[in-house]
Amino acid sequence: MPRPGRNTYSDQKPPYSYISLTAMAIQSSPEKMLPLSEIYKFIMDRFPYYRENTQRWQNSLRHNLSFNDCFIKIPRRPDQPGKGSFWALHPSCGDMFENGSFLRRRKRFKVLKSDPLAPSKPSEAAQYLQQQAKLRLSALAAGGSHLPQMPPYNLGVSQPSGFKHPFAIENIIAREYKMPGGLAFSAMQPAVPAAYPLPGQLATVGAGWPHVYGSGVIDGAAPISMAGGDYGAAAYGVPLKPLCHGGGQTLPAIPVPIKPTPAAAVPALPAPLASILSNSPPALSPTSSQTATSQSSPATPSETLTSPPPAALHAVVAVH
DNA sequence: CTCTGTTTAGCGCCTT
DNA sequence: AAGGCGCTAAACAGAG
Repeated sequence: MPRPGRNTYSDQKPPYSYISLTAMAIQSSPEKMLPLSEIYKFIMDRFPYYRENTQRWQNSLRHNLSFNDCFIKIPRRPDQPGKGSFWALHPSCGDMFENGSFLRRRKRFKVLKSDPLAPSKPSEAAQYLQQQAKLRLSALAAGGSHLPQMPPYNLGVSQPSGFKHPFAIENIIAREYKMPGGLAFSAMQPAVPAAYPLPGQLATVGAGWPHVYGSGVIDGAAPISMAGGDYGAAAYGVPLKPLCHGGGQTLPAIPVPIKPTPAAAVPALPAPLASILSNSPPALSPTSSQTATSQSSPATPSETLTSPPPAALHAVVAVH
């Protein structure tokens, strides 16, 4: 039984791989791209475990960014001073975790470089992403409260307006509870069997995930409200589809209803989630403020690059 | 110098 | 058993 304070399950390793964590961070940003320092910050703000041994896991994380094709490096523009590039998710990375475990992928992402229809050049993807980021920011500035649910990438498949990337944090989190028989934890995280609440336990645990510092826990201004139920969609009895594709190989996920939202999917994001997705500046909590390495950098890619979406970004295959 | 990014290597675990 | 994936460590180079 963990003692309060240090070494409670808040400090235990979350059941996510670095890829998942990174994807979460990226997806949580309005522009769907983040500089490395912001990815660090996101993770540390929400997962106390990662406030220690930063050198270790940050090295691993950088390794993952470089090594995995599912992450795309987007160069800064001259008017975006700062260190490092922005990182975004590859269009088709959403179905990597089709087996339901965010600890281990079943497939690794590989870009088919030989496919003539699939330029998939990082530069092209980067241009497109920058453009999308610009559009998002514009919409954000104009519209105010909510983001247009612009899919980061259109793979030729029209997507419902409520599309949420599989790596959107609410999707990732929500899905955990839908694991049949609670496999997600009991089977996938033997190292911390009891520390993480099984889906069935969640309701009684009440506080949601102990190891996640969602804003509801510490970020008072931008609560994730895991305890409230947004987090645990299962509590609502909402059928959660598997994250992605019903068999389509690399198509992005079908929107996953994570809570019984009204018809208008787009603006109906629960405030807590909306705040996350809109990347509201983390209201620094007592526990998070001083720990972030605060290598702040302007995470505001802007300006338009007028290039059409890479025609064949979908020519990416998850190889086994 | 620090941070960022790339690459290589080894190990453990899991799936097939 | 083999192969794949995730994690960690480390070396190295380049940019700010």
